[in-house]
Amino acid sequence: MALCLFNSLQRRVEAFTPLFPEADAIGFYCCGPTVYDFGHIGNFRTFVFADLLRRYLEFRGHRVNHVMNITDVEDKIIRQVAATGLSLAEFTGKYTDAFLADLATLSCLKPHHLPKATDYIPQIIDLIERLEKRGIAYRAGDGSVYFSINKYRGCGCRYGQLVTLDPEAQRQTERVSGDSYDKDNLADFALWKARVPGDGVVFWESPWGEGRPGWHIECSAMSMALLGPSFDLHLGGEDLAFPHHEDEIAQSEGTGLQQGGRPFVKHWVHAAHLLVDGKKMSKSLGNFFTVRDLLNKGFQGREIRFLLISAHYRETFNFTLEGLEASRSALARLDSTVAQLTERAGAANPDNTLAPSPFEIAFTEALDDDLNVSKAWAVIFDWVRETNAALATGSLSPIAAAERLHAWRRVDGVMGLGARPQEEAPAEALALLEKRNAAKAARDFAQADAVRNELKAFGWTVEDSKSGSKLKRL
RNA sequence: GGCGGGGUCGCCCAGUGGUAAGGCACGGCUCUGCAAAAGCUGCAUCGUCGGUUCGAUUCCGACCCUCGCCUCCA
Repeated sequence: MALCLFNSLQRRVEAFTPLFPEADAIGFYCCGPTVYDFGHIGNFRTFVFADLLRRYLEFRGHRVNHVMNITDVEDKIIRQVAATGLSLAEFTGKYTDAFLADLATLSCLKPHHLPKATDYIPQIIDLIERLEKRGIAYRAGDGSVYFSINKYRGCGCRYGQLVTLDPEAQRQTERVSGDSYDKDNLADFALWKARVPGDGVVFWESPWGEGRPGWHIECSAMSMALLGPSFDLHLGGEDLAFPHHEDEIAQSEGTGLQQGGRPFVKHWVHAAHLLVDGKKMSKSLGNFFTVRDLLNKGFQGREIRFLLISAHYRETFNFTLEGLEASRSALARLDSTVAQLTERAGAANPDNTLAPSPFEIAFTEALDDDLNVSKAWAVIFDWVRETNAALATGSLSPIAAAERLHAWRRVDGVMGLGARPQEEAPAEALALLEKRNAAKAARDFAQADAVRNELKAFGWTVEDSKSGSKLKRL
């Protein structure tokens, strides 16, 4: 079996095959953040999912060229720059750094490229000029440049590949009321926005005068600059499918740069939203949690990651603090099994030439199925129970333990949970442990229990086993 | 209004035309001085109403509820 993925273009699950089998890497692009504020975990659900897919492609033997853009020029940013008096670079740098730190907290591998829109102005201008030459882009009275959907269609291209559009049936919204658009067609979108007084010092020179790029064209320029005019995978949140991704396709294919009948992107993958109380988590609704919020509540990044990858990427799911606590409990059980396995394995070395275990095979089958993580977790927890049972009966040899550990590490190379950070018990706790051991040896259980209670104050407890008593972090 | 998702155990979330996987929580038992951890074990008939079928949670139809996109958005 091969990896199968849902492709938004076909609206069905299909086998994933590289666009260029001879190339040394798969072109993989994920729309990144707009750096005007801290990201919330709804945003990060998509990025963690992208990380999971990348890791799984690598697990399946592919090399991946992972690109994630940073949108560092946009209306909200410009407003903030004007309000704070900071330079564009200072302002966006702060939130870019925060974003990358959060990504690391969630154990995401760093993308190979993190292009910033403002570093790609020449490429953006070049694309717009190409579109203009082909008659698909036009200048409006105010100096802005728009993309003509009608002209694009006139070239035999299809607008509406990701969504089913019936312009006649679209609800007439009041979206234009606040703006003085000078477009041929209401659905046309901006490629280049002419400078307006509110832009302050944020502008670039262009063949059309001073201005700044439209949002959609940025992703076309960065992705094609780094991955070529046709590449394998493009991901993003489901809200980006329309209009952002649809417009990206139109602009990119409108340039005519693609060769051999290949599309701009072969495989579009969209991640569903995270909900809070049944509603989309968003800045505007105010129902969001940032990674920092959760860290401040005492949760670990890996616990958040576990929750974010506990549900299938194409289904929305409700975020709750209770759910995060449930993730913490589940992860603790997994950690405990891995810790015991590590101890049992000791210095034993597994035979690396061994064929994949049934565990790994089942895990692979689950993720091959459109990244069915729910199924994968079921496989993992079956393995946990079975491993715990073997551990409990003492029937597991060090070499067998080492082999299981090796399998787990391969699986975790995809899930990316890592080991629980080791924490050294403070001297006070160690002293209390000895005190309790002494009391226990003297069969003074009242005293032993009292000491165990005292330990709680330090955030530790004690667990007895046949091999002695151990401190455990609460 | 148009388009696209959902409604499965207390909660989260898989899945299948032949009577439902996993996680969290909960109950019982084993182990333990007591706990904890772990193991064993118990715990759902799948939104409603019709239809197709030997048989539907799984297919079809209607309806109810809910979310998203159509405007910046992961």
